[in-house]
Amino acid sequence: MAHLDSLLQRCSNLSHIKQLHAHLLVTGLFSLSASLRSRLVELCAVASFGDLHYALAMFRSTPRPAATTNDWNAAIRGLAAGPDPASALLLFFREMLPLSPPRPDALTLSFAIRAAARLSAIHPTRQLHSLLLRLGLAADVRLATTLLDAYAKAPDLPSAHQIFSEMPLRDIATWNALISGLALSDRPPDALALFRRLSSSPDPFDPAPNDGTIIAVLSACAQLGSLRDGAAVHDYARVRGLDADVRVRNALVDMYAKCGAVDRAAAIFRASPEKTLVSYNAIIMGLALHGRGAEALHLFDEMLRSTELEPDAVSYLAVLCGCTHAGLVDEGLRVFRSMRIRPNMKHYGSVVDLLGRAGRLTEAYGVIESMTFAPDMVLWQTLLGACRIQGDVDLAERVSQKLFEMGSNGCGNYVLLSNVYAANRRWSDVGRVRETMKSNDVKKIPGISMTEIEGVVHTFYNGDKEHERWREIYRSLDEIGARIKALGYVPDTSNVLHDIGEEDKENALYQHSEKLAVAFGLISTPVGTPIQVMKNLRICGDCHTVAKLISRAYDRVIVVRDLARFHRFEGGDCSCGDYW
DNA sequence: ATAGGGTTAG
Repeated sequence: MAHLDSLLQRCSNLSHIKQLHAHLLVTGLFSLSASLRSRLVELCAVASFGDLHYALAMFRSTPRPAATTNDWNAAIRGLAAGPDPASALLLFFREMLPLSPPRPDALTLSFAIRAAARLSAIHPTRQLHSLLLRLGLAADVRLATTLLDAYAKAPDLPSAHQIFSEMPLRDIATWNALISGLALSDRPPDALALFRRLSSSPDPFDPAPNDGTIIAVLSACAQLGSLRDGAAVHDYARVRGLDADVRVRNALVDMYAKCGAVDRAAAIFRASPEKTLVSYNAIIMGLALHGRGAEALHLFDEMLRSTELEPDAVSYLAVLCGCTHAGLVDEGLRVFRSMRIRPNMKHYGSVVDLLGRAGRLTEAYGVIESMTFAPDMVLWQTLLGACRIQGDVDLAERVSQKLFEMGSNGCGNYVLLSNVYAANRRWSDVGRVRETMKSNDVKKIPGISMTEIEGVVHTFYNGDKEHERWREIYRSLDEIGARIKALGYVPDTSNVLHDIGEEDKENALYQHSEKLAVAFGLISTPVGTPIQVMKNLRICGDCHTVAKLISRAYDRVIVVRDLARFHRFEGGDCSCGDYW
């Protein structure tokens, strides 16, 4: 049977698989050779040229008592990696587990746990965990790592941590699973701390970081927006030759762009000898975040013209986002209409934003109506945001109605609607919205800004006096106020929602977290140093104006990364060209 | 009866 073995290994398309299947059926080997059968099913289930349905049909045609653990493993592996991982769990729990034999082995559990991880499903993860213990597989490092990953993705980080600390042996994949789990669960400082612990460990039994480690920790740095940490990881990787991998370079491009150093990102992209789809997507998205839409479009065209790469959903999103942030409306529409794949919710969101910001609200509404699936709340919120910019009360009321019917009770909708009324000087409607907010107990997301000075992150809330130097900060704000008023600054209080007098409104604005962060940056860094601030919400109109004036009055570059993009203030102007 | 499983960028 050696010849069949080698035939199996040389299958390179579905027709080969079918011919071999036919041969096994005709010769009776399909039931006689369990090994050939299960390997054929597995190949068909997981190979890129395979066909999951065909593989499952082969599996189902195997008589139940004859099916070995390997047959089950092949089917569960294919389902776990496919579009519907839940079916892998159904097959395992409902069909395989009640039988015995065959008994599940480490491989069976590995594939089932992967399915649970892909589903972020905590309940099956726990069940599989206890089964793993009962089957005596606790000492299997790879299985424990798979389980740790499933807990981290569930997410149940305490359990992930517990597995990590109870493992007698951990290899590098184990560390990487926890580092990336922390980064993905919104705990990038912990991810970074774990990386530091590993990279400076004196324990000779601890593994050396590899390219996977670098990729995971760079994603944490990107989330943190910490150029200092990101660049330190880059140095670490370069010294050890870990930056040779294209995936590491892609992660570097992403990290530098998200830490404000988009030119360094572009330099790494250009210097990279190998460029994958992800490389292009990373740099196009990076340029988009910085409002450099023309360059984003240029690279997108280059990708289409001079590579074999086919743009995917992320590529289109990145280039549309670039057009939106740069006000390139017609170019963005052209990209949208030329899409070779079905647009998803985010693509629609980007186009609605693109049209809405440009004042083309009717067309934006038309795009939503043309969708073949139901728009979600975020999409309606995007349109509501456009109504605020354009001051369109009619549409804003209709959209808000839709949002409330959909059960949305976030503060964003109320604030946007109220802003539309305020822009039209309809103060009684503003008051009515405010009353509704009170009676519905709407929770506001507090604005938080952060700035890093000499490796220490300082966090500010609106109006907060927690910082040890708060007196100096507020004194600095007073001085800033005086200097920029001399340049013609008039506070824009139209978006302040509180039921307070004009002077108090000015004070509320004046204490926005991003202003506190910038003021602290001014007093704690030498003249000429750029000030970097990160905000958890979008920057407000008044803070935007103030930042522009500070950049002129104090001759400082101020870079603000908000929820959606970067603003770079210099000499009284912003890189967004006030289009945002 | 052979082997096969884990982490990792946009």
